Amino acid sequence: MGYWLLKTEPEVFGIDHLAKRPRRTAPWDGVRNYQARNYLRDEVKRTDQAFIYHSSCAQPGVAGIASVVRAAYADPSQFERRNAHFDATSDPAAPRWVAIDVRLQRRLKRIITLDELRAHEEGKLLGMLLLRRGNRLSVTPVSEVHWQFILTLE
DNA sequence: GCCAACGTTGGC
DNA sequence: GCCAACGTTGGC
Repeated sequence: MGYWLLKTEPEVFGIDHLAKRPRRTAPWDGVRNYQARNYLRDEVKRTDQAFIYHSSCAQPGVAGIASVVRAAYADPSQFERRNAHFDATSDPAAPRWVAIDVRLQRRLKRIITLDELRAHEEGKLLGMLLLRRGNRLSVTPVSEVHWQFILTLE
């Protein structure tokens, strides 16, 4: 079982949006960074678990848990001319970007804030990629130990 | 809105 | 292949 952290801006597409989708399921698309794409394409498996993390907002932190219900497939938005994530240089015969589908399992009882995570940066969460200085990746792996510890903070 | 950090682009 | 310029991310 793999564990992941998926960043999203709640004003664009956050946990509230996911909760309102049919079957609480939606594509996780629009990823346009190669390293994040490689995780999605090569390592994220169906049934893996993911923290939904809110960024660029008043209270950055982990908001909920989703499960991966579909592994990587070509992200349709790269070919949609009017889409913000349109990529004119991506070849339909060899699509550059991938999406996965995720289903909301549950919200956390409360947001576990970035501040709280940072409080354990030198301890239980040592080495967590999200906390690494300058990290901007929107898809990062989470170790099982870190995953379990974060849930004890809830 | 600021700005540090990092990724991407493109001239050479 | 180098690296300066530029764009994006994201906390604050």
